[in-house]
Amino acid sequence: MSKAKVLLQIYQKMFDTLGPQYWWPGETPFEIIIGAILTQNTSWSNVEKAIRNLKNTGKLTPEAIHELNVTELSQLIRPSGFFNVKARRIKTFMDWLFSNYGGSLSRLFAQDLQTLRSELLAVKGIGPETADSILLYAGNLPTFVVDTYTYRIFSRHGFIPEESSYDEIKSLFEENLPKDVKLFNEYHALLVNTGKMFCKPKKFCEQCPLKEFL
DNA sequence: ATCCTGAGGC
DNA sequence: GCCTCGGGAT
Repeated sequence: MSKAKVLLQIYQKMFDTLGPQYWWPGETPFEIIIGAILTQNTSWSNVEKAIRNLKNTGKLTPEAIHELNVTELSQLIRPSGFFNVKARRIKTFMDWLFSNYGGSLSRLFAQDLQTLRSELLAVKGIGPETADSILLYAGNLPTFVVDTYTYRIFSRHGFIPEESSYDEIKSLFEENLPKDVKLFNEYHALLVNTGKMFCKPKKFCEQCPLKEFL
């Protein structure tokens, strides 16, 4: 069977079992960008507290965060963990956004996808997963997000080698699926939820919607 | 005690 | 390739 067909079957099975995921859980593109950095190796419930702090103090705008110093910002995002590094990463991103795009997200996302992706990866603190999350969920651009769950689910099922790189896994999806923003959005969200509930470090294959693909 | 929608530095 | 960053939930 073709890779394209298997990928769509896996998608369909997860969707039928788990339903639409309504991602990203953020109200604005800017909130999604901040969330993408805050959630690095961190559970979303803790990110929500940090975002709540920013909202409550009126700091969840490009201008407001640009004016905060790193120490003030780190205290607001404290509940998300790694708050010192993340405060620096957010500030570095904001400095870059203002010097290259005048602080405008619409100008940012008007940029060509591949150009913008390599620009984002050059910003210190923005790695491949964060870059792709920003592009897909804040920018509505057709790039596939790969994460720990994607790797774990597909390597456990023997669909990809253990030593697969981020870009190799990303290519598997992008070369075998239509470049559809809505599909990429839902597919990654479903993989995350499947990973959280079933494909954990400790396996729960019996209840997993993808057990028939083992 | 383990894990959480990673990335940079060495 | 290994270490660090880290509070919060379970």
